[in-house]
Amino acid sequence: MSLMENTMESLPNMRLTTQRQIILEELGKVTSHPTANEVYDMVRKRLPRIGLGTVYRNLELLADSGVILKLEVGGTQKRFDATVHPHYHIRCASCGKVDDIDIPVQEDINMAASHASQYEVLGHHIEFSGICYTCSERKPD
Amino acid sequence: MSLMENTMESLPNMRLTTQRQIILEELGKVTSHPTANEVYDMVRKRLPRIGLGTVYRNLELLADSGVILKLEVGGTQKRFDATVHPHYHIRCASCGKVDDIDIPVQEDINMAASHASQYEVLGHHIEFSGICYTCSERKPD
DNA sequence: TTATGTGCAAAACATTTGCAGGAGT
DNA sequence: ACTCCTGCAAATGTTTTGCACATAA
Repeated sequence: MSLMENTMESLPNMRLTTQRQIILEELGKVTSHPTANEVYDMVRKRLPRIGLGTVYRNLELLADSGVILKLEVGGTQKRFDATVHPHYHIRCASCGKVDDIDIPVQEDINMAASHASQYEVLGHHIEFSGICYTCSERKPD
Repeated sequence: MSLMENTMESLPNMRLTTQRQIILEELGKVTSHPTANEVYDMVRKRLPRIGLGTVYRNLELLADSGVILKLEVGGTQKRFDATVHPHYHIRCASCGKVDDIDIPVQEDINMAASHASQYEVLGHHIEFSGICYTCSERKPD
């Protein structure tokens, strides 16, 4: 399947540039949740002259259009995810790695939050924290 | 009740400096979830010569000791909270304001996450997103 | 052809850190 | 006294932006 064709052709006012396509392709290849800089490194192997600004601009644009997901999880950098269907994440407290957590989405809590606040609730995200397998191997209890 | 006495006296290797006390006092006064810079502004009214670095250092230290909470929510800045008991937050997608959401803590999902991953799960945080009352007044649908 | 996108470099933020002097215990 | 802490300023790390040129539609 082609991520680009599925997603970008349905976006009328976004041009299909080489940079855009390759950023999307590379992000689609990994199951990690790379930072902008990591995407930059991945893309640079195929497009050595791409600018970091272009990567930031495109990740932002693609996230705004809903083609990719921008994760505002803990840590200092934003992370990006080619998987857009609702799901949760876990972050390793030791190494900072972020993985998906496949548990059912808690549909009901949005309404609870709505009743408990004066906000028009749009959605929620759950971020678990834990110690990943690699880190617990390296440094046992 | 005095936040300082309750909390800081139980921390053997942390000195009771004026800066530390006032940062803690000012944070305890507000129910918002100020950024480091907002805390700096609050504290500076009482201690005009305090440095921003000192504010960062102390917020970090107090968070590490569990006296306050460091919120790694969406947006570009970290936020701080004098309320340490487990609770969730909602962030206004329009103005960025962060409020508490008082719904029951979902105790069970940690175990679900544990089964769904190879992590040793330590905890979780839920961040709702929505539009606050002020923003929906200002700019109705 | 023309609006949008790009590379590059500088700017803008948020946060951290080195250091010499100051203050808590 | 002896650490730990502070103010200051410089450094670091991340993200954004201005601009002249390039390119998709």
